[in-house]
Amino acid sequence: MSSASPTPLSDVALAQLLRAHGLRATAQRRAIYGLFAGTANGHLSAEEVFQRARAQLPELSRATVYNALGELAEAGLLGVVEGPGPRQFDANVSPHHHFRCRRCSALHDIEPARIELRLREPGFEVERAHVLLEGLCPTCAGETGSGPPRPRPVAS
Amino acid sequence: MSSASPTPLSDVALAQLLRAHGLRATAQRRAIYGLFAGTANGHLSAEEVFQRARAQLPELSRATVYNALGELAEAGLLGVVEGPGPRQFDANVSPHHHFRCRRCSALHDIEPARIELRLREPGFEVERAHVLLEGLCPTCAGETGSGPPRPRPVAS
DNA sequence: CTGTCTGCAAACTTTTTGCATATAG
DNA sequence: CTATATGCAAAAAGTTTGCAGACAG
Repeated sequence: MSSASPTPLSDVALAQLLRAHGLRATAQRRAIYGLFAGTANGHLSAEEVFQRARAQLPELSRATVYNALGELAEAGLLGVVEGPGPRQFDANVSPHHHFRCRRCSALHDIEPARIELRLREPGFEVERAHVLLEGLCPTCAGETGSGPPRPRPVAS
Repeated sequence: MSSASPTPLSDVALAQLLRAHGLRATAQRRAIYGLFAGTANGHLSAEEVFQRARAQLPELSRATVYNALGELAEAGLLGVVEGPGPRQFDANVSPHHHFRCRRCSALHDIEPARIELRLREPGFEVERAHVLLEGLCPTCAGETGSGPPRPRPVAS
């Protein structure tokens, strides 16, 4: 739901952000990180990034995409979501959780404030937690369920 | 903690289990599933399974391991844990959570009863939840932390 | 200018697939 | 006996690496 405006950053702003995080502001990195800044709460795989960024930089190579994504993630500008398929990179850096709908396969961000979580296991010092919920999203839960299983959208 | 005795099943028992789940009880599948029945709460990658099972069945091929693991997982005899590295297969089929120690990299099972979890997000119908916790396990939390960062054990 | 980044291509890791043969039931 | 499973080898998918040349700062 929440509109989450795409917040398309200017090239200058992108460059500043990159430098502020110790990375040189190359055209490739600006294009790549720009994809995420322009994506609401998008989760993109390296391949998707490659395809989209190549539209602006036809010379772009996969190696550079992988390098850049790794550096952006290490710099804290992108989050990484490991899953069944290829690694997903996430514009949303602040810690949060995910909900995957078993009907439409969509991946929803869940804000930490929405989840109450406590570990009753003494000795373990929890520093971070990631919750993956599965079930029916509001849209799919609303439908009667009688409809066809709805072929999953190609892009996971 | 909890010793969790290896519970080494006999070949006959393994065969019955496999058939009960609609799978032919071949030597390969018995050996492969036997590895898990003999592992306390072990998480094994396909490669680890291949290496260990080949000790008993030198002819065993990787393709068979992948096939068998996929079938066992689909039959509900094994759980699958997706993560940074290769896919991990889990003898513990009942839903549970995981704790990964950032110091020794060990992956601990956390029983659902140990975690209190509630989603305050109306509209979403939660059917399953998997929590991945990160931090320090009791052993590593106990140490002063002054010691060297301890080179991660080869097997993740 | 200088050190970092890019592109290319090749290697590597993990997983899947096609097909002839072997085996469980 | 017949459908299913195996082994082999090759390929697909995802990711990493080495190195010469390009470019940011």
